[in-house]
Amino acid sequence: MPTAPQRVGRRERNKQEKLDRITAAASELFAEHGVDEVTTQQIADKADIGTGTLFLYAKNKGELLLLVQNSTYAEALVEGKAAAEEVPGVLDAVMAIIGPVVACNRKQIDNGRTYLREMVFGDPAEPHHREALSLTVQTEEAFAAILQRDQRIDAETAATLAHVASAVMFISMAATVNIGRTVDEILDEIRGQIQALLPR
Amino acid sequence: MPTAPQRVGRRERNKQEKLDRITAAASELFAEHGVDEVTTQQIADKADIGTGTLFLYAKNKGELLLLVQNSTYAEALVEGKAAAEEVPGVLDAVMAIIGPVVACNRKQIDNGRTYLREMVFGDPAEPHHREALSLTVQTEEAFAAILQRDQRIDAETAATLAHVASAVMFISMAATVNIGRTVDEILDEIRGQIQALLPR
DNA sequence: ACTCACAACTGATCGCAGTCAGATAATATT
DNA sequence: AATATTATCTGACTGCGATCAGTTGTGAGT
Repeated sequence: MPTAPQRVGRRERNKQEKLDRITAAASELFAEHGVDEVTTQQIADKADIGTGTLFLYAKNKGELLLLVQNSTYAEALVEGKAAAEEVPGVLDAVMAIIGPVVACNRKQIDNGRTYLREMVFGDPAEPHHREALSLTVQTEEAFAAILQRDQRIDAETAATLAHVASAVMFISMAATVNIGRTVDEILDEIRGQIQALLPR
Repeated sequence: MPTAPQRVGRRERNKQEKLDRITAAASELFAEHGVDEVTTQQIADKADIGTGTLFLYAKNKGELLLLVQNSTYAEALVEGKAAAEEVPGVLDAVMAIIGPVVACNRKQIDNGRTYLREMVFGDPAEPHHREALSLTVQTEEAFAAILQRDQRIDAETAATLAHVASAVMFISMAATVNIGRTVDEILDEIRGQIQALLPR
C-alpha cells in the first residue's frame, strides 16, 4: 500500500523541488565565487534545469540573490532583536540590532553590496524583493520601539528617526569608501551617526 | 599667413572635439529617451565615432551618465548655496540647498536614480565618478557650515549630521516607493527627517 | 482509457555593454 | 623629407542576461 495521498499534486512538488535545487545551487555558487563571477547558466546547470526555467523562479539575477539571502538577513534580525531586549541603553540596544545585520551583510562584501543595490533599485513588484523590503520595515519598527524607551521621543519622531537610522545603515554598508573597512569599523561609524541624532 | 601656432597640438584638439561631441550626443539622447532606452551604439553613431572610442572617454555607460549630469548638479549646488545664505533658519537654510538638488535629480526620474546608483555602486577610480563624489562632499560641507549656526552644535557633530542628512537625501531620492512622488512631496519627506535630527 | 486544456519547461536566439587586435593619424627623430 | 615611434581610433567580436516560440508533463473532464 502506497503512502497516504499527498494533499499537493505532483506539479506543486516538482515546482518546490526545483526551487530548492535553484536556491541551493545559487547559494553555493554565490557564496563561493561572488554574484558577479557566477553566470546564470552555471546556476541553471548546477540546479539541472534549462536556462529559461531559472527566470520563472526569479525574474532576474538580482532577484536570485535576494531569494538566496533574505533568509539570512531574517535570522540576523531575529538575533539582533533578541539581543536588544537584554540591553538597557537606547543607543546600545539599537546597535545590538545593527550588529548582526552588518555582520551578515559583510560576510561576502560584493554580495552584500549587490543585495543593497537590488533592494533600492530593483523591481519592488517581485516577490523576493518585497520580502527584502519587509525586512527593512521590520528593522525600522524594531528601531522605533527601542527609541520610544526614551521618554523624550514620541511615536512619530521615533518612526522618523528609525527611518533615518535605516538610511545611515544603508549608506555605511553600501558606500564604496567603506569597502576596505572591517565590520567593527563600520559599526563604529554607524554608532557615531546614530548617537548624533539621538536627543542630547 | 596662418593663425598663430596653437599652444596645443592637433591631437589634443581632436580629443577635446570628440569629448564635446560625445557629451552633446549622450546628453540629448539621455534627456529625451532616458538612460535605459539609449544604447551606447546610438550615442557613438550620433557623436560620429566608433563603438570602441566611446569607452576611451567613459569606462562604461554609467560613467557616461555621470559625465553628462555632473555639471547640472554642480549648478544646482551653487544655486542652493546662494539661496541658503539669504535664509535665517537652520532647517530652512539646509532645505534651500536640498531643493535645487532634488529638483535637478527628478527632472528625469530614471536618469536621476541611475545617477545615484552609479555614485554609490560605481567605480570610484573613474574621473567622472570622482567628480560626482566631490559634489557630495561639497554638499555635506555646506550642510555642516549651516548647522554650526546653531550654537548647540559643535563642528564634529555638524559634520556627522551633515553626513546623515546626505544619506537621508540619497534614500529619499532613490527609493522605489518614492518614484511616483512629486519633488515637493519628496522635499516634505526629507524636511521631516532632517527636522527630527536637529536639537529640539 | 482517452482526450483536451493549460501549466511548466526548454534551449536557440536576441540585444546590448564592453573588449581588443589591428589600422590610422599625429608627432618625434634622423 | 623620409622614417620611426607612439597616441588614438575602430568595428568585428565576445559573453552575458534575458526572452519566447515551441515542447512536454499534469491533471480534469468524459
